Amino acid sequence: MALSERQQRILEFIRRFTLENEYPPTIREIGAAVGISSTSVVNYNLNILQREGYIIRDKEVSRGIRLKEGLKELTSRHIVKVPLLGRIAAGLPIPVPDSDFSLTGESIELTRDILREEEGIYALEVRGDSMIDALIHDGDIVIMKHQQEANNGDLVAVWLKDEKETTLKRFYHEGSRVRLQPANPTMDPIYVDASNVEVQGKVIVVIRQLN
Amino acid sequence: MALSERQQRILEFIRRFTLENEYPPTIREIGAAVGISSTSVVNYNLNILQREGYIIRDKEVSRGIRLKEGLKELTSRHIVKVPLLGRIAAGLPIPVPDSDFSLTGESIELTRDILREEEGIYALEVRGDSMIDALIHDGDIVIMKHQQEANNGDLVAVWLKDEKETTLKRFYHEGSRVRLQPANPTMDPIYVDASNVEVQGKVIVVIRQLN
DNA sequence: TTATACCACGAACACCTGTTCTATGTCAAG
DNA sequence: CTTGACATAGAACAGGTGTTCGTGGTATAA
Repeated sequence: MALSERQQRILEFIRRFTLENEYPPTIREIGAAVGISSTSVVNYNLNILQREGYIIRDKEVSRGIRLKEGLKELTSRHIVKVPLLGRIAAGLPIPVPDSDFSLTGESIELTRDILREEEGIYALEVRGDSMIDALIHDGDIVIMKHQQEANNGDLVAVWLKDEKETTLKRFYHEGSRVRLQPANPTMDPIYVDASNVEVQGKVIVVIRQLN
Repeated sequence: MALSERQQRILEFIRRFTLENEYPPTIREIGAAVGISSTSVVNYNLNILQREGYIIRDKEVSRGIRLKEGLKELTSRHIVKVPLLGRIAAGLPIPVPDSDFSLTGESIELTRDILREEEGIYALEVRGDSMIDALIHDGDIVIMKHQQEANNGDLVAVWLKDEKETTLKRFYHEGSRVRLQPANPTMDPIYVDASNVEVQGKVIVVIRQLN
């Protein structure tokens, strides 16, 4: 159920006051800021905000209001959690992400400097040397975006059905064939029939830790 | 001037309470937690903590205590800012970091999942294809740790004086010579006189964004 | 027209909260 | 032994704070 304008202003004031002061406002401070002269009206609206799931109130405690989203989310909302689904290796199809990309299992956190997308994102750890032609090393982490269509030039994970092999290469449509171009420009492309290719995801970030 | 044990316990309680509750404690809550029965004593110690620069008190306000370090630092202390000093390319020595690795210029933020070290860390952007034998592509970001000595197996940026060239390779001492081994195991190493080699830093993370 | 739900408001209240005052103890320096 | 600084403690106080009560207005549905 939609919030009234007054309730929205109350919520925004709580959010802003809390960030600025590092403690939440009192009933009276909220009233003063939003133009409500009665503590009873503020109390009534706060109870609605709590019922609707926007805030949590601690009873009979001064400044006993916290935002449901939490202060942590406010101050570090530029972190993205990426589910780490498993591994990518030459001889296996890659793990299929759940439709909701839930974070129930292992995950890795990245900042927005590294990763701006959030939809359909998952991470895989590289096993083996077979991705070297993509300049990707055993042990690297690849951040994938789930998609089954590829645009020319995308670096994609493809499953080659006949060969029973996963490979990471740049993808180009060429008539009824697909050209799979190693990222290493000194290496030759391979050409396969389009029907032999199953695109499983696009690589959008590679991370290598050397320790 | 050192804090008394009681003052340290008060400070730690404020920090923990604030993280857990998203609002600071009252004078009486502090007293109860630390075993001080008198609000006057708590008040006295809080005034000392403020004088010594650990907290900030807002006068005559309930829960008017905030930590000097700030809640933001507490909740997102798992982010590291890395100065982005410039570029690494074959024909140039890499930018020399200031001794204090100050963050006055451009920087990139990483989570602790990616980078755990903080001392002597800086980032460089790769220019050109010359690092491909290190499986590092034009446009990649390399995170360096400043050091001028290398251990066997480290992936280091070295400046080859005679050749006037920067290269990234795994470093091995071999008598009076140095073996520089490409990370790509299909490529041959090079051998240079130790006097020709100037280690400039060790690569600890590589990040590739494909957009 | 009536009933109900929602919203607003002032007033009062009980309790919370921070500050101040007074008294006392401990310790180190002179 | 005295003095001053530091620390502790209980009590009292003024003002802050959240909750409750009673009242009234508006809109909608029956």
